[in-house]
Amino acid sequence: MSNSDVAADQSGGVQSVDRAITILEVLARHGEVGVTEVALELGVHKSTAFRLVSTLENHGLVEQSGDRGKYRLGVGLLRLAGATTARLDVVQEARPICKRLAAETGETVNVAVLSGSSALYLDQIAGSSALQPHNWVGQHIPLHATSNGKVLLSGLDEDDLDDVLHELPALTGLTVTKRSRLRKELAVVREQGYATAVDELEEGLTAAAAPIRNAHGDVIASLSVSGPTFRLGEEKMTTVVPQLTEAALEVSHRLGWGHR
Amino acid sequence: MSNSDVAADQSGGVQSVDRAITILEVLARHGEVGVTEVALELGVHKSTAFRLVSTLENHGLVEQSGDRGKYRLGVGLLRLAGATTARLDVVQEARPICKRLAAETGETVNVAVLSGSSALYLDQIAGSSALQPHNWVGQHIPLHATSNGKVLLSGLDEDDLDDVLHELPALTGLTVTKRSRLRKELAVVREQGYATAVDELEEGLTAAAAPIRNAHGDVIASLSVSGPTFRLGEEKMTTVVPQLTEAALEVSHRLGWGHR
DNA sequence: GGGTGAGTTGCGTCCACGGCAACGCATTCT
DNA sequence: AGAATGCGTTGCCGTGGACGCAACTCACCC
Repeated sequence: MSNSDVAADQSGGVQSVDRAITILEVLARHGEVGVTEVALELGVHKSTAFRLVSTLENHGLVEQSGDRGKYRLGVGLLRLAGATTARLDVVQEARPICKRLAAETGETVNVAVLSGSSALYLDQIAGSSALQPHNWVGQHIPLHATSNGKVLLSGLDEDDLDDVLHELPALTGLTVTKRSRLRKELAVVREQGYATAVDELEEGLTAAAAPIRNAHGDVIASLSVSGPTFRLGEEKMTTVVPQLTEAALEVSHRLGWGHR
Repeated sequence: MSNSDVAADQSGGVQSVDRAITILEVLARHGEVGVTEVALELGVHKSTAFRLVSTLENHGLVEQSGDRGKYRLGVGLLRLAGATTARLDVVQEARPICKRLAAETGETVNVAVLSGSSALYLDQIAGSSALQPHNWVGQHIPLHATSNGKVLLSGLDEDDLDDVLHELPALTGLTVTKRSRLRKELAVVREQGYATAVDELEEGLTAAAAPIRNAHGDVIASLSVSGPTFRLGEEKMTTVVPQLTEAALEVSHRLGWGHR
């Protein structure tokens, strides 16, 4: 359970601020907590906990339910978080991680988002290999024939899927063209947390993609590694995919995803 | 006079926590700020500001750009804010419906509630994920100049209206500044079940909003669609408004409205 | 009515916090 | 190049502010 994990203190900073923030984290975990319980969790006296909570309340970071009731997180946090997202953008946050991923795998890394009924490529980091693919940035690519597209689709519910999917033209011999088949694949993507596409968009082009999520858990973008099929075979994929999902998760964390 | 204007302090709480939170607010306002500037704004010594900032950094509430660079708000806030909205059931229930509405209309969707004498924005879903408009979440916005505000006002009776409405400053040339005019508009809002605001808060910004009701029929929140005026013209509105009112009604149903 | 357990508050002690000054490191000026 | 400025960062005390104690006020339940 949550309690045995002390880990609270010793941050080497200002003690009271440390404690105050720990209180916020406790409230985030438990929802509604009383002063006494907070004090217990911090290992401080009731009165200390009370004063810290009061200070937080004065700034709107926590609110009290009722007159002498428990405490919970307040809307002041929304204001601060709003200011955070103002400067946060996916490309910005993802870039350093993408570069690392590109270096690790040696292949090209892309970031894409859903735009209407296609995938819009926002960023690209070229791999180290001599053979460079063309630059996808700014292009709209079919959703059903790419790993990025499948990941983005996997974040939609059934109704939205129908709005977005119109036709499934065959771009190569291996393109998925049947809706039922695609739906099955999307279920697998949701299950395993990544998607792949081998020779489905272009002959000889293989890619794998994993979801980037925001604080609410919505899939807001997709991160992919792609390269020529002859380089990205079965066994190469077994090392690339974990690196990819790890990187996507890291970006998601930077965007606030991380409720357990 | 010599020292800072501020006035944000002396909350009668724990001093260092007060200061730490003030730092967060400063960062929220200015975006990126250095230690020295923070110290100046708080009226404390550089080292004090530094230690406070460091403590915040250890918890992920602020981050440093570069190795010895300035500081900005961190992603830890997003996680806390996520936990905040998780307990607000309006946001929780509205979210999937908002997402659908945002997809249908292609414009930004907001959820707002009445907070004191302004509208507090609780959630926002961007229309097209590529380019993010201004993020209103957590902000307090004038009631008389927004569609959300008009909807929230339309749920009040005459007495409460007077308590809440103080002044009606003109924010653009089209802002409603006369009480009599506003009252007439509110009657129309009650009548037709939605409100609009064209260039009333900001030049070039158009919005429409509809009420979210609880089981008792009270207006507890407001749902809005907003975008640039050139995209949300007369004819676009004729399709958007029904989608909007439909969505708001659906959220209301989820909250128990309409089960006799 | 008395008992329990919540949140709240005054008070005195003591230590954590804040101010000082020096340092490392960039960048700019001459 | 060297000097000079100005930033973020750190060790060192002294003291003011935070903390623990204990008493208080409410609610709720035997």
